[in-house]
Formats: sequence, structure tokens, C-alpha cells
Amino acid sequence: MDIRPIALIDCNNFYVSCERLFDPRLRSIPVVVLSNNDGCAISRSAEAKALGVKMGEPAHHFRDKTKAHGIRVFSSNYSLYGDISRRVSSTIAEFSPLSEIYSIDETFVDLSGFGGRMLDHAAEMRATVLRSVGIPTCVGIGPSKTMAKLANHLAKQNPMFGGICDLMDATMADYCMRRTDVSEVWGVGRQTTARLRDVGIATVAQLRDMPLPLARNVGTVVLERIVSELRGVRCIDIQDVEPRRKGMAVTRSAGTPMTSLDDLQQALSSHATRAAQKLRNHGLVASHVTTFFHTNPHNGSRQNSVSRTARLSPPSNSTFALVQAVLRAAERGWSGDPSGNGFAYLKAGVVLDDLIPEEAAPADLFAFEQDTGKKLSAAMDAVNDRFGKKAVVLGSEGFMRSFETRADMRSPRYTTRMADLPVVSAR
DNA sequence: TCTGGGGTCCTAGGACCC
DNA sequence: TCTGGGGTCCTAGGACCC
Repeated sequence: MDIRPIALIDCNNFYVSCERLFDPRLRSIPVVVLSNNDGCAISRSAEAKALGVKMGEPAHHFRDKTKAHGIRVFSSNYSLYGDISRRVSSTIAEFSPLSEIYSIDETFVDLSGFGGRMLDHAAEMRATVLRSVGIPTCVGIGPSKTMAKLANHLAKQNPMFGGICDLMDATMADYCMRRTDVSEVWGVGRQTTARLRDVGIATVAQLRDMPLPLARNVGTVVLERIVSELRGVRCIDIQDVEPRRKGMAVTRSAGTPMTSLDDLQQALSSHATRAAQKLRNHGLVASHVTTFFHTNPHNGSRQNSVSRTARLSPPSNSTFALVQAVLRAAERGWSGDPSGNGFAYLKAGVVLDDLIPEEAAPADLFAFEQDTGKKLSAAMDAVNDRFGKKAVVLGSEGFMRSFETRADMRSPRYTTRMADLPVVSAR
């Protein structure tokens, strides 16, 4: 039989590990990285986990622990993490002709053809990433992606595995699946876990053995596929070419809630500018743009939520077209609400849908205007590439920028910003 | 009085992931 | 005081058509 093992290599506490790369003093102390706007914990060192800091826990919830135990807390530094991520994935790519970058800290690797050397190969991959990039990882191996994910989870959780868990052997896999909660399976979230419990399914082994039609009934085709994958049947292939994206979004919570149309339009103008840049970077144009803004759902204040979708005709990636569309949407949404003033809007965003390749977009009758927007946008990109993000912006973004998110505890952009390069002195 | 059936397309919303 | 951002996929149900 043809055995085609899949490995998932996943960085340990990735964001925290990135922070530690450039500050060895952080190595053995509790460290937490916060989400945008310094909202909640999204990466925790083993020491921070041991202190009970939960994934997604709001920063103000564990403030007491921070003080008492000297937890080092960082705002997220995505330029740093993105750069380190590229180094990790290009190192991993050397180890197999077929791999898929699944997320900022995970890569699937096809290990077909390595036969008895498979485990040595996986160990070598881990050691190389640690040596050449400095990031610790764990590897999970299984006959399907879902099994590789499960194996990776076990490798992380149980030090007995020494960082590599291999579930290709059916006996070993069965042993582990009987002892693992069904909620740990990739694709089984809170709702599905609850519905599975209702029909008496609590362990991964029970999920694997559940009849396919029942799986479909409790969940959808997605759950049915998961069950097959747990049986070792590959349903989800490794995708080595990046599929074309279908939508994209730029959304942010404001550092200071927005109480005037002007504040709101400045934020949306900034988001639309960023969204247009993203589109151009991907060579895409958008057919629909949705503008939304809403109040803080957590603080018990008077709630309001506004969302407006506009068609872009012709589909566009021009900064000017997008900014114009969102400014208009904001204005209409604002005045369309009879009590429009009086709300404090926390979050605003721009969502682009029905993306198509630039060259496939239909031409417009007013080709001249289209061309002008294109040239100006390209010029803005060139200036901003050379002189830094936000070197030139549209006037509609304003100068006060009260909407900007908080990031009070961000580490330097060690690898992507000249002024932040670490200096090493040798005597 | 009697009032079809079946197909496609689109959208909103749910669930999940990292 | 204080709770992220950016994606994917699936389904149900309405609109519309013949």
C-alpha cells in the first residue's frame, strides 16, 4: 500500500518566540503578546500559561498577575512576526518538494517517499529551523491533514514525545484518540462539540467511529469529511499553490471611540487606502465594497451597527475610488440613522468582495478617469514604498488620527526597519 | 371551487480557523 | 477604564425563471 504521511510543523508560542529571539532576557520568564489595540492575549509563553493566562483573555483581566509575577507584556509587532515567518517557511520548504504554508506559524509538509527515514527527516527539519532561524517548533505526522494536526497537538502537549508525534501507526493512533477530547480535533469548535456530546460522542476515537450519515446530520459535509480524515482517508489535499483569494478586509478598533462623522471618515479613509494597496499588491480589483462601523459590544453602552455595500463599477483597486465609496457610505449610514450622533463607534472597517484579477476586469467607458486614478495610486505606492508607510495619504485621513489603535508596548521592528536594527558592538 | 413544480442564483449568517 | 483582525466554507431561504 502506498503510504503518504503528512507532517504539520508548527512554531511554539510563535509571537512570544519572535520577541525572545531579539531579547534573550525573555527566555525563561512569563511573556504575553497582545492583540491589536492591546486588547487581549494572543500568544503566551509556557510560563505565562502556567500562571493561568488564557488564550483570548482581555489584558485587564490578568493585570494583577502581570504585576505580581512580572509578566512581560508586548503589543503585537506584525512586521517582525511576518518577516520571521517567511524565514521559517522558506527553511521548511527545503525539506520536501511539496509543502503548504497554512498560517503564519504552521506549514504542512508531504513526507511521501522518505520511508524509514521519515522520523529522522522530521527531526532534522526541526533542528534546522531552530539553528538557522532560532524558533522552536513541534512536528505532528499522520495519514491526513486532520491527523497531522492532532499529532501536532499531542506533541505540543506531552513532553514525552520530544517534539515529534507520529500517528501513522494505527495502534498508537488508536491509543491516543481514545484519550483525547473531541474538541481538540481541527474543525470541531464549541457548537459542534456540544452537538456531539448530545449524541454521546466525547472522544476523538468515538468521533472516528461514528457513522458518516450521522456525522453529516449532527454537523455538515465538513464534519463528515473530518470523520473520514480521522480514519486515515485523505480528503483535504496539500495545496502548494496559493488559491486566489475571494475577499479581503481592513478593519480596526479605534484607540479612541469615534463620536463625529469626521473621525469616522478619517478612520475609514485610512482603512480604504490600505485595502486598495492590498488589492494592488495582489493584482486584484474588487467589485463590491462594504463599509461598516459599530459601537463597543462589550461595555454595555447604547448599541448601534451600520453596514452599507456599494458596487464598484467598473471593479477597481484605485485608492481614490475606494475612499470615495467609503466616505459616501459613511455619510449615508451616519445620517440614515435618526439618532446618528450620540453613539461612540469603536470599530470601523472596509470589506472587499468578489475580487477578480486586474486583467480580467471589464474596461470602462470613462477610461481616462480610470487611467488617472491608476497612475496616481501607483505613484502613491512608489512614494510610500520608498519613504515609509503613510508618507503620503489622502487629506480625508486627517492629521489628528485619533482613530489609531493603541500599541504602547511594541518591540522594535528589528528586521524590517533600518532605524530599529539591533546594534552589535565588538571589542 | 379551483391556485404547480423544479431549477438556478444570490445573499446573509453561522461556524470555524489562526 | 480596558475584550483583535482577517480569512474560508457551508447552508437556508428568498427571488426569479420557465
